[in-house]
Amino acid sequence: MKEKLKEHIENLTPLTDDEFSFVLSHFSFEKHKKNDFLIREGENVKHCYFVVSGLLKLVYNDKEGKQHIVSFAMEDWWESDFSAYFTQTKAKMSLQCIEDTTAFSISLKNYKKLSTEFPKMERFFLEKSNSGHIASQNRILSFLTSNAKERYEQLLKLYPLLFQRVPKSLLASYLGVSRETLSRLSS
Amino acid sequence: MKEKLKEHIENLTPLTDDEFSFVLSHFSFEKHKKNDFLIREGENVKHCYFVVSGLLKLVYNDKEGKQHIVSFAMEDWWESDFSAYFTQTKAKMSLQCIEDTTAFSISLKNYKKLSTEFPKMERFFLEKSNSGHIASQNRILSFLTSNAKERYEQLLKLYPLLFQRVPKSLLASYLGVSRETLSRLSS
DNA sequence: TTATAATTGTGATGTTTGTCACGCCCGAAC
DNA sequence: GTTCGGGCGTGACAAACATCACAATTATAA
Repeated sequence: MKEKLKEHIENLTPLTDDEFSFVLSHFSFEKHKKNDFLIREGENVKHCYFVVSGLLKLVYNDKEGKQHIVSFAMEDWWESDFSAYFTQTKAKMSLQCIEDTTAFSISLKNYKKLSTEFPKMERFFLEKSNSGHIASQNRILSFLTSNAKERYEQLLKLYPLLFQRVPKSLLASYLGVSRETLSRLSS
Repeated sequence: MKEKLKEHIENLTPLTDDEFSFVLSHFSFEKHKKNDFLIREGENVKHCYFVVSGLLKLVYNDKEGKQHIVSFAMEDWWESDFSAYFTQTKAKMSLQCIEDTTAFSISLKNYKKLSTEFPKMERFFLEKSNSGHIASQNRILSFLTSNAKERYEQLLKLYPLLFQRVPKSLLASYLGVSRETLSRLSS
């Protein structure tokens, strides 16, 4: 558990054991079952999560009741409804377990405290945020330049492991196509 | 010029005059004409830009020669090919002036130096990066949940000023539809 | 095991959007 | 002024994709 988080941070910046203890004291460790909600649409977003094991989906539900997957969160990923988290407003999206999941959570208060008191972590969060931004831009680019089949192949290439772990209807919902269309693309 | 940047930073964090002078010393001021390139695809990305006046487009050109607009950058916006900038690789996108443009530029070296030496600015960059990430996610959500007409209306609502400043073919390229389709939507 | 629900494939059909073609308007350059 | 090219609208047709319906298969739970 702890080791996962420590290793993850140390990919960007080394930490002494004391430093890591200080960092860790700002987090809680949580276990959740499949289908549990970490964030519910309409509620306050108290935490940002670092996924240790398992798999989450960040979902937006439209008026017609269709679900749209904004993001999957796998091991080593940081996820939240960032908009609601940072501005302390109600969640527009839900964060739900696709599998049993363990994660570290951090409140916004602790996120800010940690950033302020420990420059290494502010740098760390900055780098994470930048890579999140870049990843999102790549996804936008994928929508702009590619049709359903190409987007499917890009996803296959980027996250091959995902295909054994989630039903294809969820992949379709991530790609922005109907499950029927996705089914026909595979064949 | 300077005042614009100072005000912009002070929206998030107050600065003394000395502090701002220090910050400013990390930037260069640049003037560019319409159609000039700030970043060319295939070249190294030396700078990240803060737009003081004018308008830029961040463009990806696909193999068939079609241009796809990843982002418009207006007054008070930060823009670059962030992926290439942060990893110091060749640009996959171009950043080009739609109008005559003035901007402050900062090298990655100075970005890091400023972040490290001046915590206020690291916090500032973190907040900017977070909002960029959130904006990108909203754009993804728009692709997932909305058809061309709805995306058009969302854009109209979000950036009404844009419509008097850029040809509709560019808006189409931003929305991910052909200019003909966009034309038919407006009527 | 058995019952029940979830997942997937596939045909038929309609809608949305892209592509190609053409003409008009208007502003910039000469 | 005249010429030229960019911007814009629009018709005709083709391609991509959604939706509805149904069946078959696979997981899940009782």
